[in-house]
Amino acid sequence: MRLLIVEDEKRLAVSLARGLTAEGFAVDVVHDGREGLFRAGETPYDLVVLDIMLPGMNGYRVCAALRAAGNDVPILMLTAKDGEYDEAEGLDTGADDYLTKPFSYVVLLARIRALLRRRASAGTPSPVLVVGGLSLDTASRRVHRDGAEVTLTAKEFAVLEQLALRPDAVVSKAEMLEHVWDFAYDGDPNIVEVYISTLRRKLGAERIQTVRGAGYRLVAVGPAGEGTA
Amino acid sequence: MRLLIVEDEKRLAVSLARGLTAEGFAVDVVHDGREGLFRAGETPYDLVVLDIMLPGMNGYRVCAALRAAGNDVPILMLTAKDGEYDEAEGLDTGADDYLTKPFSYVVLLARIRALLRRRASAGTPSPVLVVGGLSLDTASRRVHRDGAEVTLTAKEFAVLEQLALRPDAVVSKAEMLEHVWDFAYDGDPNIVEVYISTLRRKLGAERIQTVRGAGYRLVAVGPAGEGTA
DNA sequence: CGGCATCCTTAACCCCGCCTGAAGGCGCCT
DNA sequence: AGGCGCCTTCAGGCGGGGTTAAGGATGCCG
Repeated sequence: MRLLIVEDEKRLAVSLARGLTAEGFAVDVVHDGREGLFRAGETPYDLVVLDIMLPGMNGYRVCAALRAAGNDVPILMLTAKDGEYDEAEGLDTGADDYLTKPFSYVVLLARIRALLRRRASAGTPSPVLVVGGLSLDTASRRVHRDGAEVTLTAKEFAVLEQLALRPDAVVSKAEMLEHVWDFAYDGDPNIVEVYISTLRRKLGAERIQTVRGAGYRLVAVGPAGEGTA
Repeated sequence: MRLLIVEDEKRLAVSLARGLTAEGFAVDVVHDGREGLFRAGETPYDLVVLDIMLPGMNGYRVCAALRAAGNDVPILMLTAKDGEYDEAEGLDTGADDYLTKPFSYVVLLARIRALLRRRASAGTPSPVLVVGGLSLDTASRRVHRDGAEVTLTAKEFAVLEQLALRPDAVVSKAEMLEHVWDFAYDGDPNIVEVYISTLRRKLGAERIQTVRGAGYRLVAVGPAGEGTA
């Protein structure tokens, strides 16, 4: 599940990103309205958290522009209760829900889950990814390997999800860091290697191939035939 | 779009068939597992809706048998939530998605659409360069020569990609050094020759022509005639 | 026909990318 | 307050690939 957070208060944005990442979401963060509009148009996010007061372009206009472009990604608006902006106005521009600052993290999480659930039952993309003998249910966050359930941590699941979204394609470490970790993560890329390592141990080493100098690739392995031949 | 419904509850099957027919699908219905397996093998359906509890042969075994036979038609499984069968088990046998009874018709329709969409888009998105009997998939970084996969290193792939981007055009060593190596590479241009050499060995010498004093050219060579002679 | 320049190919070296085990730190639950 | 699980960092080790170098082959020009 990929989320985009558009919020210019850096501290708030980072803390939200951290919490949501720990929940297993792939979170990207931008601090500018124009940039948010661009990224939301580029990447198929599952949900956008959109602040109203933004440099570059305010939240209403970002929301309206997305809807005008035919993008129906769920949008959760964050409004400050200073009276200058009216909450209801956000809904008029096409937002799906709004939250008034200050809000508790738990409430935010619940709203996000609710929106995602609503969307899921409304029937957008199928929540189950199947690659060879491997299946991951993105709704229940469960992974099965040839019939047996494998328990993965949030980060492990997120890494695997990135691979499974495009089976057989090479996913670079940089992409991993962008989507699974914060999009401006500057830590050691080795961390990706560590997670690949544990995933191999849990899922079978042959399923994740290393493409030296390029990235990693999830291939179909199992009873139902080899990878894309 | 042809659908096969394998479902023994006659009333449910008929009502589904009626609804889906109204949506414009061509729907066949069978009430027995063995019969379902037979028809799915005979006819090229676009999707199969497969119940688990079936007379003759249960849904898991139908699904597994289809996959074992190399049939990769999208399968949407219907599971009852009575605990006897585990939903996830269906995924392990190769189903693409599942739905727990009772479900709403709208949700079923959405899931069917999602699976068909996924299948439709699965074929195209990977940009593949084809030159004669050579194909390189830039997403999976795989190269095939007359159907057989050839393993290339990262640099080898990059050099070949430069050539394949403009088939039949001459690419100079300087261009190679700029694009494949660092923009300001100051090493021995001989390195390009080294890579051309190994590429010729792996792909067939006749595919890469030397234009003395100018550079190299990738020409179409293969089952269907020569390149621009 | 001889000399020169460009190109081909092989072999060897060394660095770098990758893997993995271990340990520290943090938050969460009990 | 304690303990456990998860995330992250670090370091050792390994193997493969990138690069260099050198000798032979081929084409171009005087």
